[in-house]
Amino acid sequence: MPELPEVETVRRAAEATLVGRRVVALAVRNPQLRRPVDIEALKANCVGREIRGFRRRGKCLLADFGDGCVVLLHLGMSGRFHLLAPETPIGPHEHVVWMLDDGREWRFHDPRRFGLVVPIRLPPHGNGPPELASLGPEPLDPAWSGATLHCELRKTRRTVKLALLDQSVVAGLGNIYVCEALFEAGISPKRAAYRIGGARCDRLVEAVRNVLNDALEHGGTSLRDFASLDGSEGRFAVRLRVYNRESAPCPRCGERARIRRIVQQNRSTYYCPNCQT
DNA sequence: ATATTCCCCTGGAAGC
DNA sequence: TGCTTCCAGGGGAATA
Repeated sequence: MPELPEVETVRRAAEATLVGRRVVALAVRNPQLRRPVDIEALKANCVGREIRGFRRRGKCLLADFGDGCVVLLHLGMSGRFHLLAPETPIGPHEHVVWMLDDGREWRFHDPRRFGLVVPIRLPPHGNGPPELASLGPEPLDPAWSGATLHCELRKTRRTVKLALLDQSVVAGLGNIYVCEALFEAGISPKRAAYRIGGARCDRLVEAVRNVLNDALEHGGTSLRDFASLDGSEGRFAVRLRVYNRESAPCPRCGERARIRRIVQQNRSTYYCPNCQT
């Protein structure tokens, strides 16, 4: 489900509603996520502590509990957070429950259980969590440029679609926004990454930023599972130009070509064979 | 190093 | 109304 715009949407909602709350208790109903949840370490990082803030790195959300206590949260494909009134009956996929000092409960809900809840202790003067060490640049950071991307892409013989999905090349893109950005930049998803020149990398960086910013303004994309803390859905799905639009007329060249779906690395890619070269 | 395939898991939609 | 098959915003491992 969640790529950078969805995770950032959740981060903003969490920041606005959870900062300052204290965790009075924590329950793990099912620790079997992508990696098993270390329940004792998670309690040590959360219980009795105050939520100080939320940061985002790529698709990872980082909840800060002070004193170097951090919880890394990843939504996988189907993860959501619920912020619920006291006594709300527990749902079948609400695997982790933080009970807050105002009586409300903050719950991690993830039917497919591809998500992550990882307690982390940061050393006082150390770097960030090691889980984040392999992540590439943030696409919305001004430091990320066409030159940076060009430098990465020329190193690999993979297709540009696969390279952009690689979180060490750039952090936060997933299947939807890679397809959308390649469409906006007019680049074929089948093109070998190393064959894309500097000028087209400039265009690609701009396209990625445009698509991400546009999606952010609309609260992300909800196709199936995604919703923010209060259950509200993203409004970007209707603005998708190629993703999930197989056989539709191309939004740029109209009837000259229809959107095509192909499979790369077992995942769908949508593109216009006429506009994207 | 890279491409390919498969795996983790559940649920919804589509096809018969 | 079933039942089966396919598909899904992620990530990683095993194989060739």
